[in-house]
Amino acid sequence: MTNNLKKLKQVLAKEGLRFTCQREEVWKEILSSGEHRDADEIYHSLREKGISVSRATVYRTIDVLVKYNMVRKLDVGVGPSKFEHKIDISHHDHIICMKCGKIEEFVVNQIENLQERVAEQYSFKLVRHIHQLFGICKDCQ
Amino acid sequence: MTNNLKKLKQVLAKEGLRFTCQREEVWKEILSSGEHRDADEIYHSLREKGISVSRATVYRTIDVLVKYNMVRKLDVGVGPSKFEHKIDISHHDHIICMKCGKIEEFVVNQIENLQERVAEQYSFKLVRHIHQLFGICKDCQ
DNA sequence: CTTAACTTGAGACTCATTATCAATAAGGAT
DNA sequence: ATCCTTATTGATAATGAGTCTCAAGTTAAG
Repeated sequence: MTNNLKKLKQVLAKEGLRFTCQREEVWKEILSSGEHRDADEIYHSLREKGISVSRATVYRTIDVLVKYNMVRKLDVGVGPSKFEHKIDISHHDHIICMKCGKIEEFVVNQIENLQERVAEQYSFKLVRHIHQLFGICKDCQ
Repeated sequence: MTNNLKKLKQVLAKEGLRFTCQREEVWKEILSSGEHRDADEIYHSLREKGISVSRATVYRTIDVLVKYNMVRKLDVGVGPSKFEHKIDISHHDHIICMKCGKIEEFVVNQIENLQERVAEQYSFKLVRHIHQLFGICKDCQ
C-alpha cells in the first residue's frame, strides 16, 4: 500500500504536480475496491467517510491516474464512465450485459497478440485499446 | 439503392414506424458517404443540400438504423459519436490515432472467432462489440 | 375524405464533465 | 520556522452531446 502511495508521488512529481491529501484520498478510495465505479460513486464514498473532496478534484485526479495507467477508464456505452484501479490486476477486457449492465472480465492472450500485430501492420505505436463485448447474459435471456 | 430504401421501409414497418421523407433523407445521406461522421455533420450536410430536417430527427432516425444494424455507432473516446453505414461493407474494427484522430479500419477473422468463444464461455448471447486500438500513427510519432 | 395516431422541429432540458476564479495550501528559499 | 510564489481546491457556472416536450403538421388505414 505504501508502494502505491509512492507511485502516486512519483507520478505527480513527473507531471510537476503537488502531492495533496485530496489526491491521496482519491487514489486510496479507488484502490480500496475492485468494483467498476463512476466518478460520482467515488465522490460519494469519500464523502460518506467524512473526507472532504469536490467532484472537480475527483475528476482531475482520475485524469492523472488514467494517464499513468494506474486507473482504467471504462466507457460502458450509456451513463457515466466507470473506473477501476490497475494495481496487482492483470490486464483484462469486458463483456457487458445490455439489459442488466452486469460486467464480466475476460482475457484472451491470443487476441492481445493479434492486436499488437495489427498495430504494427498500420505502423501505429499502440497505447491502449478498448475491447468490449455487448450481449445478453444468461439471466436476462 | 432502391434495395436500401426497401430495407428502411421494412425496418420501419417492423418497428411500427412510418416511412417519412425525413427518415428517407437521413438514410440516403448516411449511405452517400463512407466517412465516419457525427450527427451534426450529417445534419449540416442535409441542410446544405436544402433538405429540411431537424437535429432531433437525425438522432431519432440514426437510433433506429443502429438498432437494425444498418448503421454503426463509433464512440471515439472524445467528442460526439461517429456513424458509418454498414451496407455492402464487410465488418471491421478501428485503429485510431490519439494525436490527429485518423481512423483506419482493420479485420482479423481470428479475433472475431475468439470473441464468439468468449461469449459462449460466459453464456452471453453476443449482440455487438467494440474493438478499438488507440495509438500514435506513423505521421504523428 | 376523415380521422386517429404518428412524426416533426424548435427549443428547453439533462447530465456528465470541464472551466472559472477567489480562497487556501504546498513546499522551496531564506 | 517563516515567507512567498505558485499550484490546488471547491463551489458553482458553463459546456456540449444527446434527449424530451408539445403544438402543429403528416401519414395511411378505413
